[in-house]
Amino acid sequence: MPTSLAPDTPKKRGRPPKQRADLDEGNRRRQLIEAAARLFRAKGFEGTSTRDIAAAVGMRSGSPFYHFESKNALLHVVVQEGMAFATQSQKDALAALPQGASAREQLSSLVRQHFEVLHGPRADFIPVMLYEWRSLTPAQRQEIAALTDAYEACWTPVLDALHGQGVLRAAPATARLFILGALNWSVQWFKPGGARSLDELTDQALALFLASPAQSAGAPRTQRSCPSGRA
Amino acid sequence: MPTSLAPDTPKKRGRPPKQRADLDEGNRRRQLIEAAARLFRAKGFEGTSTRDIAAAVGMRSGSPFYHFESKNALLHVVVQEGMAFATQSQKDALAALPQGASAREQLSSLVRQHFEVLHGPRADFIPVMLYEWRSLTPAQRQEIAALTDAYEACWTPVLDALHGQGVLRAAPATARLFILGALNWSVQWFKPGGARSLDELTDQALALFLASPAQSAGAPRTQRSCPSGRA
DNA sequence: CCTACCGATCGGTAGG
DNA sequence: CCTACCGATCGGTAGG
Repeated sequence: MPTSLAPDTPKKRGRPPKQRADLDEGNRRRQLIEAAARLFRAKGFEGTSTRDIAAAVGMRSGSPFYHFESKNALLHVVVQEGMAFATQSQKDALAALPQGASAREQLSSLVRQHFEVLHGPRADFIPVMLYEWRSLTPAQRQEIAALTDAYEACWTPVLDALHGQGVLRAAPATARLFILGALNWSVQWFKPGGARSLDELTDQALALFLASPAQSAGAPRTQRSCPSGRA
Repeated sequence: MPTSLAPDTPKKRGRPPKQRADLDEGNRRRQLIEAAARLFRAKGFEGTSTRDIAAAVGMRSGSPFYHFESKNALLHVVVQEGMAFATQSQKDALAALPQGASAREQLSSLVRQHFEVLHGPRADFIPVMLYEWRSLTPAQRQEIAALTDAYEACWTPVLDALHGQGVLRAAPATARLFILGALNWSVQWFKPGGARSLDELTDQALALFLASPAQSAGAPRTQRSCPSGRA
């Protein structure tokens, strides 16, 4: 699992690292990841060449391979970072809820946070995972699937509670697929700075998926903080 | 606009058409389109080579270019046929409704029909449009956008009516984006022959998006047959 | 991280 | 529709 503080050391070919301090290895590696995420999102994994990525950070065509074993490894890191960010964002959102938050408030927070992951400042990463999934190797897909399973599992107790209250009328497991699909598809049409804000979209989504809020007042809360989804 | 009965005549290079009757030009062209749709869906447009497509129908690498100007032209035809099929399917579904069909029944029919387009026997075509959109040229995109606009416009009077009845609580324009997104995303997870049938998914979708059915009994119908969407 | 390069593959074409 | 081919581009590497 990658953290931005402890990147893998670069491959041991070539000169030992002794460069200008403001452009050290970590920076260059980071720039490659950001450029790859942006280009993979804009043109797709197959439609992006390693030369495109190199040029985006002012390198020559062979140089990205000093930092990454392969183009696929770069995709893998982009997707891993995307999931790490999404998971942290979800954890923060749930932790920020007041103790007595209703299931409706919890769902609202999850939806708003998911929109942030899809359209906020780190928006290049998760859409790459969503739409370039097939270019991961089977082993990579399996690893990432465990992360997305955990992410999605956090929705289950909230949807179960809402179903129990009668404000969510579909089966929770199916509702989760439809709801996440509705949100994920917004990558195709949402324009930041356009007519709809993410706050407004969150309200609209809740209005679409849940019956009238009056019914859910004072309902029992769901169980404790989520990240424990699947033991 | 392509129809399967009147394909463009093949390019005029090479021998005049004088082959076995069971493998005439129309058949070969058709086979190429079907193979391209299947491969574009499975591996993406960029991830599919024209050699892959040729091999899938037992041709040599250069032969697809006897039938199509370019790989992009093949994608264009796949997407055009997908939209032609989807539009016809929608028209048939609305025409099959009884005269007094409620807005809820109309939405149910639209959802069921959309699932059929996504997962039925012609399921390779529309998903290619949804997920390989960016590989169309700007001019092609514009042409296809007019078709998708018309397709989606048929949902508007139905959603407006349901909103008026109070069973659809989100703004109809936003609801349409979310609902079509939820359905389109099923391409990512639906497995034909799996636990859920398309009929069950339709019921679940209606349950998720609409408030209790009792409220909508005897409500006024929406206006006439749809295909007239945007003048 | 650059220079210089490789083998493979790609979309596409001439000519029959 | 095949044969034979082309120029361009691709991911990746040796060596410094």
